Amino acid sequence: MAKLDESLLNRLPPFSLLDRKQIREILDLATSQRFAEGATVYHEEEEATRFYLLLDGTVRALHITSEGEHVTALHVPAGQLFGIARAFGRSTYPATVEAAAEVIALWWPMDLWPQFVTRYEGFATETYRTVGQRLGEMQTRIVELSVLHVEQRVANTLLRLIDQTGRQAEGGTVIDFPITRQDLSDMTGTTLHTVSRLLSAWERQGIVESRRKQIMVRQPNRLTALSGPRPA
Amino acid sequence: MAKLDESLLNRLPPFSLLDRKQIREILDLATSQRFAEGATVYHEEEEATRFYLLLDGTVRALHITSEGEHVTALHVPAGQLFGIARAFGRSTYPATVEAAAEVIALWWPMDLWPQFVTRYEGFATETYRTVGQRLGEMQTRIVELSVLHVEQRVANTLLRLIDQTGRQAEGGTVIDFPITRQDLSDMTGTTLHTVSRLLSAWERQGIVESRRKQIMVRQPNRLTALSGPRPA
DNA sequence: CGATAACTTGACACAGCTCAACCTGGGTGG
DNA sequence: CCACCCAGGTTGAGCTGTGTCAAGTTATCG
Repeated sequence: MAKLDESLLNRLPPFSLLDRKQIREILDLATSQRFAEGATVYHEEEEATRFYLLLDGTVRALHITSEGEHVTALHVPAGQLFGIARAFGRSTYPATVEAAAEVIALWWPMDLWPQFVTRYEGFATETYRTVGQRLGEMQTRIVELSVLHVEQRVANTLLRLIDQTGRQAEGGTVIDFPITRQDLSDMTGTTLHTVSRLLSAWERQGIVESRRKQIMVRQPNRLTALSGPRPA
Repeated sequence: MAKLDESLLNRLPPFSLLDRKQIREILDLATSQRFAEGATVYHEEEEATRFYLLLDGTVRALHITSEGEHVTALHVPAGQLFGIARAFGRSTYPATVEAAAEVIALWWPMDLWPQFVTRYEGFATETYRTVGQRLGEMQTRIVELSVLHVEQRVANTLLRLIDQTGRQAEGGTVIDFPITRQDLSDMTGTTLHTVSRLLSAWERQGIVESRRKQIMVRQPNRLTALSGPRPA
């Protein structure tokens, strides 16, 4: 395998306080791996044997019910750690993770976790901050699911997606990984039919523009207007 | 203030590895405080200046929307830490916490957090485990809100409440803090009317028995039957 | 013994689900 | 390279679970 370049890590929060030698050390312990769109990185409840750093692409954490329904918990953008079960005292992964688009990730054996936490300054702090962020996102999901209507939830979700992973394009902002109506409905607790109807209606009004597996938001402010009461 | 007894702490997971002297040390730094039913311990977004240990009673973490709607995130049973914003890198509390019933808690200034984590063996590990548990509960909430019907969510919630804080009583298990229809609806993302109708129907069938602010489950197995598909 | 918070129940409306039938673009294999 | 296949998408029709509105009853507390 080609030697990994140090510039991959030194800008990322969990490693930003480290010197070249330490970064080198960490990279030499890492394995890099590519995942195709839709590929599963690991399954919920599986023994957590590795922790990952997402170098490129977007990854999706989801739960699959006994009925086979998919519930998407959150999306992880490039640059963040995931699969960090140890950070909250679990020995198994709390969710299934799959690649939303083609993905490049680094991973380390989980046995190294304790030494990363103790040896590398700032690593622990940053990972706990990440945990805090995810917790916050989940709380937002719960509140939204509890009090908002489907239309408002889908509007909010689209706004969040273009905010987190939006790419500027002619005429608007595009979600920069392939996303189906089904995916959106898994994120909002509704059906692909309802999402399809909403997107059709919004397209007629010029708010969004969508092709197969792609959504562009043209008028984010009008989505905001549909997204319901401002969060507290 | 009366000196606190060491037996308060030495059975609780975050402190179970400590010796008498350390426990004494910790207790001498603590302040004990009583909260009446319904009293607010702290508010969401408030500067996190203290962390708490719940000695007796049950506490509820909730979010209040701009519309004034209450969404209950989780219940914390006696013996657990709460308000541990620092454990996930936040400087403000992530939710509002109020006493579900009369509550006794200890608290410490948040400035002591770093020294608790470094100085006391097992404390860090246990708090991260707590964070992991809460994360798990929140995931369950999200999945339930996404795929289950109201009746199933209420059934699941009741089962969870009697499991976590149930007290055995003649003829069934009672939720051992005062709980209104409104409270239950805040936990399940529905209205007090629907909860009332469900409880009435269940009472007619002999599954539950409820007075004002009190619910007893007589036939948990029948609730389980109503609670929808088994979690994955 | 009011007053008020908690609870109940009916009537009705409608958001969003289900069922069904049908398009369509793009990838692939012959 | 083109025809076919099918995942992904659309749209209609109808139904129903739950919310909303409304009106009332019953515990509990000061």
